[in-house]
Amino acid sequence: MSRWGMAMSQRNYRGVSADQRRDRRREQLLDAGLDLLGSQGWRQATMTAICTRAGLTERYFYENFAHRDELLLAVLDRIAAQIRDVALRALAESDGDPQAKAEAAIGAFIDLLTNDPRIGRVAMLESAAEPLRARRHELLLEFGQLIATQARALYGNEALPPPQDQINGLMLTGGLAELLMAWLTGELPLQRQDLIDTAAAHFAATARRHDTSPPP
Amino acid sequence: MSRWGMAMSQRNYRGVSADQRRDRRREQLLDAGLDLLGSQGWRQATMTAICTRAGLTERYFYENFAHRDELLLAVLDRIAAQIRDVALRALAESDGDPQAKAEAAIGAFIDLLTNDPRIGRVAMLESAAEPLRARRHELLLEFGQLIATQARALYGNEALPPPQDQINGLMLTGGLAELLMAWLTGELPLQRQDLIDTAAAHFAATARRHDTSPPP
DNA sequence: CCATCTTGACATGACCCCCTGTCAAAATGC
DNA sequence: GCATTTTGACAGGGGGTCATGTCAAGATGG
Repeated sequence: MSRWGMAMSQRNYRGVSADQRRDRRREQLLDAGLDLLGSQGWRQATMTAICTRAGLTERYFYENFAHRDELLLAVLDRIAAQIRDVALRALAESDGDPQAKAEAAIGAFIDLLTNDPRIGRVAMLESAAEPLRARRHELLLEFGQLIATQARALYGNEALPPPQDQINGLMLTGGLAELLMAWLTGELPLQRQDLIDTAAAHFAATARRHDTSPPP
Repeated sequence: MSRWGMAMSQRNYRGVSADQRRDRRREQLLDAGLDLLGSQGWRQATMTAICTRAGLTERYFYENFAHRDELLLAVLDRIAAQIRDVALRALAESDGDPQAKAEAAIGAFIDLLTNDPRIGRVAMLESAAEPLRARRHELLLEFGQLIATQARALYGNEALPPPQDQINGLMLTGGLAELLMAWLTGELPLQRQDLIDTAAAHFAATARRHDTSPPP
């Protein structure tokens, strides 16, 4: 039994189990959170607004999340999972050429963030501020590791060692974030392929060891 | 006569003119805003808190700013002006070597943000959130342009043509912002010189045309 | 010295969000 | 059919900021 006399859902309702109903409401709340956070911004993504948009009342908010921040974190985590998904899938489905693999993964990433601008805004902009900043950093580290692993797989011992790989991951994602946002707001006359080329070029230029010794 | 019966200051008081007094109060408010925003964060940088710290009452807040956001924007703009100032000064005072010039400008930038941690926090962390995000983006575009201009001055026709130079400027500023955000929050075990080296290396690696044709 | 301007301290209501609680209607299980 | 569970609508206090107003004391100019 929960705090305010709301007995934990037990029996079926409209043909669905209690757990399924709860999970469904959780998804509704996450959808509403993504919608508000990704199109109105953090300020408007208030608890009551999210509940209203989800068509639920606050009781079901507390059923799934302790605070507002917990929901926002979950929204970001769901996006991170999607990014992981499409990127790894693109890597697996592209052929063995390192450049082609990098472009496939970056292209899948960019497509995800631009096909649904709300996802792009949350992933690149809202996540940079409180209360998501800390998690964003963790995720960047994780993706940096993933990139480093891939770079090592692609480039072998030409790949950079830590912490240089981590630094480069941060520089790449930070730059991509600004670039994507400028693009999403129509400030750059670029095509999708231009973005991919640019990002892939920066990745290639910084992901492996530079030969700094010119020929004598 | 302003809204609430506060007659516009007219005559001298304590030996200073009305305009001087108003400007002085504006500076006090900006200082208080920087102090709170840069050490307590956006949530604590409330109107009443700012007025209290400035030793003024709300009346003088509205005398200088319409909303809280207007003051916060002014705080950020003042910092942006300082950044412009120290960077251009460093460029002018360093010798002609492109690498040395880049390192001097980047070093001056980093020093400004770290000598006063409040400035660093506002410029890199708080500016990423509402209500400063939009202005931050404008400023990054502006500094990206500045970098592109400098690259052309340093590298001549070896520099990249538009819009590639703008893209690279944006990638560099965005990446550097991300790197500094992580560094300012203690998430990266780096020294000042490491940051300068990294940023300068990225600038050098992307600011000029790459020779993509290997020898036959 | 005195009317007037300036300043600081404080009071007040409106508004919004969080959080908890109530109540009735709908749906269920037996 | 009936007691019980689930749901939706809504009410209301607590806390905080914003925005506006009042009042008295200090400073000024004539």
